[in-house]
Amino acid sequence: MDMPSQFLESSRAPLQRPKKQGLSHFRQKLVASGMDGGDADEILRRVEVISGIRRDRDIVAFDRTAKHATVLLEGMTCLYGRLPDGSRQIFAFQHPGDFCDLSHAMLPATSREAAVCAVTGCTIGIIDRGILEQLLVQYPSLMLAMWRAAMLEASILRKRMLNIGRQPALQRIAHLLCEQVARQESVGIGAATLPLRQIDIADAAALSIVHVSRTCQQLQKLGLLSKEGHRMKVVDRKRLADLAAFDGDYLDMPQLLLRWQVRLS
Amino acid sequence: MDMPSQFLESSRAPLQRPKKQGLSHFRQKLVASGMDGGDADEILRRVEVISGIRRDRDIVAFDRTAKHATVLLEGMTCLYGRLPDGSRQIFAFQHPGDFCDLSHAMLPATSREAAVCAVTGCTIGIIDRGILEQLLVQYPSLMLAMWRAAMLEASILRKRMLNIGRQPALQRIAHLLCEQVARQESVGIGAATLPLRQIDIADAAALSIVHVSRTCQQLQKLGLLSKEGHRMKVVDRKRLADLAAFDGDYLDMPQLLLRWQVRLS
DNA sequence: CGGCGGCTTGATTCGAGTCAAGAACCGTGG
DNA sequence: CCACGGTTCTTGACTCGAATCAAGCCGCCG
Repeated sequence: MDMPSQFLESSRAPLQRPKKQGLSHFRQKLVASGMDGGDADEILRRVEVISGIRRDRDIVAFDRTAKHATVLLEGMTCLYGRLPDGSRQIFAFQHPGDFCDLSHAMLPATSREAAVCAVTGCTIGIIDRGILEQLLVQYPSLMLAMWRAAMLEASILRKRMLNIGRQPALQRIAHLLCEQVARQESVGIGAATLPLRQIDIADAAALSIVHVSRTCQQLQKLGLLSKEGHRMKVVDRKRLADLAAFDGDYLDMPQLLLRWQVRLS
Repeated sequence: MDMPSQFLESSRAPLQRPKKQGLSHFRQKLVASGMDGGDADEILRRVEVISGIRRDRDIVAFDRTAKHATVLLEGMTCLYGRLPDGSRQIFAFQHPGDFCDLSHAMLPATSREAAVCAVTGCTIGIIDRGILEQLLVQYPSLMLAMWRAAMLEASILRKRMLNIGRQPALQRIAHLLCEQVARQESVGIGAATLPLRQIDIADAAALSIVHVSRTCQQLQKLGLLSKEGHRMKVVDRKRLADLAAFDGDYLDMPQLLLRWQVRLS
């Protein structure tokens, strides 16, 4: 939120600073996927930035027919679905640089199956779909970045399904938290304290909020977590990962696609 | 398995018959994704057919470094993962025409996170990765078909996550069976009897085998299922879908991407 | 006619959900 | 800077769905 100052004060990266604030994570992701820096900037130019979005607001609705695609720039959002009875399942948390509606983005219409909601206050970027389509034709490496993002998302989804389906609450939550910390880190946010409410954890882990409360206390007693106000802080990351049999490898695949880029473009 | 006779006897499609037996479903899928028939045939020519694969054999292994991509031609397979303790979670069932290793296909190496196993005896096709890459460059519509397949897979995965996370056993199994029947149908297999063992259902629904047994009996008492030997048969599809709040729309998106094809190629 | 893979059954245990009340926290405005 | 009100988290008592264990049965296949 008042994060820009970090960038200005950083002694490490004084050369490049985001033109429009907040776009840097997205830019970084494009470049990490093998895109040329100049091309990335060209794409960024087409992004309209919207900041000051409040927690709990829907960024992408179920009934969406919107004519734009969305990228998360700052903050945290979640992709979720609902049962007819109203209960919610969070499919994925999204971090700065992530495409919010990859699932929708490439499809003209969508069967109201998922929506995206702000978990914290956040900033997003939107791109007109028509323009996005042009850009995809113009910059094959953009399509590559989207492939990569889609594959990563699917990979994460499977891991989470495995955990929800086959692990008890303690491991399930431990794994979820490990994943979020790792993802934050992968976009350069080194915070051990996650901005999640317990209800978010509950809906993501497919547990009741009461059980989440009790389980988190257990994790605290084990010395793996502590509380920072209402937020959970990961104290002993190593042992937490251990408990959850968490292996962050599946989140990496950063330069994996670099080979590809050469062939396609 | 001894299915080819069907094709020959069909009074409806006497004109085109699969060159190599079994490839027809895959061809149909390519065409349905907007690919030109001639191009599809060109691609099929590069596919090596392997038949006679037995149930329970792994088609794609965890440790895969294989130099080829795989397509299911006949039969049924499943994409699954395992916990360190050995317990299995089935992420998705695959039907004729499906890419078995989409998740792996585009990535040079893979963090041993998922494998594919034959649920019935089956026939697969394999394509050398190098050749696939060439084909992708040569035929943009192939990439489109793969996008579509990937998005569909992700969509199914989310739906299943929602059900596993938030529905009780009865609905969960009902939904799973509805999904499989609908998918079979979408590739032209109209069988109400599914080739799944109860252990497959258990691993897919994230339930114990014992509980699946009891729950299936319940579904039989409700008149929604019956048994055909050891296999479950869907008797009252409508009421089953009703019970599970199943809405097959998310499986369709068949011609959704046709618009796209025009722009990209 | 075995034999074995797969399904059933009953008894028991246990993890997790629900309900309901209360406490802690947080942002807001005076 | 503190008081207030809603949100979020906590606790305890109770219930319930699902897992586990352990036999036994069925039916398919050699």
